[in-house]
Amino acid sequence: MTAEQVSASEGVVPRTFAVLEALTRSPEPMRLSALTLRLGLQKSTVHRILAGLIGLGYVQQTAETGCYSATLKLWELGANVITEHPIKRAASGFLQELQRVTGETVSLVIRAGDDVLYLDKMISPRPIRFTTRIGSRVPAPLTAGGKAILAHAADAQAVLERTAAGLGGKRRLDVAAVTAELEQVRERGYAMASYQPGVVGFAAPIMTRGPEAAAAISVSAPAERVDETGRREIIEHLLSTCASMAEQVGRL
Amino acid sequence: MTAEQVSASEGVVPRTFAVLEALTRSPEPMRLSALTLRLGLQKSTVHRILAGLIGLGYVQQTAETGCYSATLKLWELGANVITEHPIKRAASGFLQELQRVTGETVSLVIRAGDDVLYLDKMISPRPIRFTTRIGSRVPAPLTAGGKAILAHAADAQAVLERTAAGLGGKRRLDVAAVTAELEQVRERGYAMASYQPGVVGFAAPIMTRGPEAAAAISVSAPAERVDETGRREIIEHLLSTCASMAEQVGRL
DNA sequence: GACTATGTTCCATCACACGGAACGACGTTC
DNA sequence: GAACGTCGTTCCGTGTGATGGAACATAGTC
Repeated sequence: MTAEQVSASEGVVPRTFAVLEALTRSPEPMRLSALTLRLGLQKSTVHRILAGLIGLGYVQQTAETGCYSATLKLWELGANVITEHPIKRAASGFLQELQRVTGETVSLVIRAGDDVLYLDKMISPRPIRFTTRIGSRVPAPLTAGGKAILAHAADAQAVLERTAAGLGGKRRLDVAAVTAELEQVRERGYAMASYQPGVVGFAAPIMTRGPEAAAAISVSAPAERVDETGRREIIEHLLSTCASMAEQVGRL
Repeated sequence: MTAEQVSASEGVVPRTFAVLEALTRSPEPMRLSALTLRLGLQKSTVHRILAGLIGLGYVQQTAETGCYSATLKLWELGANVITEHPIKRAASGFLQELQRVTGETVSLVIRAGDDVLYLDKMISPRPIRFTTRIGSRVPAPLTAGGKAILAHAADAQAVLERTAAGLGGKRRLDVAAVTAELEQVRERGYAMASYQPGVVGFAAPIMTRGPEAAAAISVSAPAERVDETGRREIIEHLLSTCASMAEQVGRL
């Protein structure tokens, strides 16, 4: 869908990463022709780039079909980045504990431009179909975690407007309504959303020194599993977890 | 230490990845001169490559020090690879449950050449200092998980010999002793090791169809926390977990 | 057999990557 | 304060290697 076209005459390196991005975005291995189409490049160019990546061990070609896919070596490269990430490191224990006491799926998100980025997630033992994955992005105003962060962001208004303008498909964003909601989030200390149908999310920001939120922790559960008392319990656990974590992070 | 030198006149792409690998391997941001030294390249070359990577968003430069580091965008790239990984997906629930019942740190490893690669890990709420991280590699014969996998590998002997030859420093590997140990692992169904001082590890292979092990699950705990009955309990939980998982994976 | 869609190889042209050198900005040492 | 060393950045002439078109190869379809 989204044409990830690489503009003409851009050099090998940008094209190489465009290939990798296309490969990793696709759930299943891709054929050469699909890649050339997607990237708007010559067959021979893509083929040469892929050969280079195979030589480096970042891409593999399945024997029968000839399809290309990224290897775990690419994952290894990125894995070191996240293990060094201070927020992710600090959050790990808190997420685990929050997952345990609520029994629901908990996530850690940070802001990345106008999106939230899922840094970590501990899934509920009671399975739900969740489409959001670690490492994926979602427009911030659509999720509870995003609202929790935006409620304390100076440029929240601009984010809402850009997001509203950029949303395709059936999703819409009522800027005025969300603006009012952010005010509530600041008062109550937590945000709510239902980004995925049938799933409710609650989130609270990690407030360290400074007015901005460093991250947010969210708890997601199937709507039918959360009654009024359950909701109250989740929020209580969520808020105390975020408070403790903020305290610990602040001390670093 | 290990000179990761890129051989002369290799082209931009290999060098670009060499830069990224160097950056991600280093725990803290690197200076330009450190990179040039490490890679054996010209200052101007490394600088140009870094500028390109910054333009693509995969590298950032800290304002004050001028040091370079990889960004989360690189992590995003790799994250999609692992979420699609069938073994990692299948294991998640089992790891979580095993972590819960044992209370210790559990890991999922697969074989990668002569190493094991840590795919996932759920840490004990009771903290230990662990140096192995998700995405890192360790020579297979040194770890419990590695032995569990090698016990069912056709080329185990060759791996042991290569590893013994390659080990620098104070570590040694007694090939004959480990060979005998692998025989025991096949009989008992689990492996033991103490890769890190003061930490004992137990591991069992995930046996799917075919004679090879697809992966291994390991439980690690401080030696002083594991008495005879604790050991027995851990192994019991471990074996039943691996059996259930193998059954589920086999069904796919 | 003719046809299309696909992956791979080849090659002449020229853009762009290369590395040496020069420049600028600090910090250190007498 | 001058002379030095270290580091990051910019510049530029040279030549290597990336480029994309075309030709070749291989399969599947009617």
